[in-house]
Amino acid sequence: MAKGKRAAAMAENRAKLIRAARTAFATQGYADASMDELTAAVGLTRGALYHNFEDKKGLLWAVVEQIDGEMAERLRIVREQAPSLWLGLLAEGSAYIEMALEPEIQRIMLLDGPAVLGDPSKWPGENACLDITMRTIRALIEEGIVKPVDVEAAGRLLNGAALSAALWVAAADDPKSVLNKAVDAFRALASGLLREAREPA
Amino acid sequence: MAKGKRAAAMAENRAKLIRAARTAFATQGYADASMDELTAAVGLTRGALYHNFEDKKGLLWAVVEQIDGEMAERLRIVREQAPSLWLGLLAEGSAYIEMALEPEIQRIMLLDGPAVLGDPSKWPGENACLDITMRTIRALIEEGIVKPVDVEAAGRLLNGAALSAALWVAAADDPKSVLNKAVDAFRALASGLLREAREPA
DNA sequence: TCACTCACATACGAGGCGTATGTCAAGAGG
DNA sequence: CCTCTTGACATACGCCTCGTATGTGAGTGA
Repeated sequence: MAKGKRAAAMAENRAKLIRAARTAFATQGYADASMDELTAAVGLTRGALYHNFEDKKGLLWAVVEQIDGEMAERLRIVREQAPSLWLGLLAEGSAYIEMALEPEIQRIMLLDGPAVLGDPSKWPGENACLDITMRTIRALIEEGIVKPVDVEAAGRLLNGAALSAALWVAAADDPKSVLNKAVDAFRALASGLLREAREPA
Repeated sequence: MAKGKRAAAMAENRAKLIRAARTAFATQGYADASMDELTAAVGLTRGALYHNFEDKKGLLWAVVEQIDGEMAERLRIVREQAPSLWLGLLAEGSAYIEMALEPEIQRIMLLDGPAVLGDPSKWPGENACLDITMRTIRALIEEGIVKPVDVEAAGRLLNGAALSAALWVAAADDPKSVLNKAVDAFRALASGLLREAREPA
């Protein structure tokens, strides 16, 4: 019973650091986030940081992986609740746009993450969000609803469109009204993937 | 004649600094670019930098504005050479994707720029690229070729799709083959804006 | 010629990162 | 129960970079 005492404490400290990093990176941005302040906020020092993670960038990696997993899970739920695959794809897009409204996701995953860690397409967990989108598109192609386009290409562009929509909405003075325009435009673009001009149920 | 001697020298030094910054930011990234090295590379010191620009961020602003203007000019030429408005829009998208292959544009305009300066939609010169795309879409709507979607929304999402395509292509092991897939997918998505399913000439 | 301006260089202070070193609790073994 | 080892974390140090305050010399007008 007393065997895992150290390991448990270490895991907890790791979690605390990641939690602190999520808020610090989200509010101040990666570059302006001080590791001294960040660690002190949870009662630790930079020593704990460099022991648990490779370096500052390693901490960002851990944060990105965690958020990526959460986003994938949320998108999975949205997709499964939709009455059809096609509507699921559209719902995913809308959900993605709305998620990017959250400062944490916007700042860490969409701005600093790519700038510091490089292209998201090469992230481990290889962008679980994209993976989900691609699986949906593949299924739609097999059902004959979507044109036989390259699955990865379609997924990436669709995600990219949703991403820029999200950034636009987030920076808008009136996010609410802009959100509607963005979602409409997203559905229009997505319909370009359809085999028939008529949109399916 | 001897009147503008100081002003001319200053303009030249500004240009030299911007040129040096373009290469430094492109090769090392904004965060890792040292202002000492950058200025020394053109025979100046940080004194010149902080006299000509607000700060490091100000230098990035100047670089971004310059590149933005160049991109807009190149896109304008591509668009004007196309045989029709619709094909011009597609050509613009392809050209945009190809431009993002250039490390300078990719790193500065697509990665570090947004991370450091904030959302590109609020940049002065307000993203000349987007402006051009929006004008084209507006014309296409007036001609009845494109659905009456929100012009800004469509333009932003289309640019976003092209952007993510570019990042994907740039990071690919075999950019050539991936480029084709990306362009195809872009055309498919763009066709979703059409009023008729059939693509116009 | 002389005073003034201004573009730029030099010098300084603050802060952040990464690492080398120290320290103390938790387990192992006798 | 005592000692030894391990390892998680704290402390201390050096290096680099940014931004600013101050110095300086060429250019300019009277």
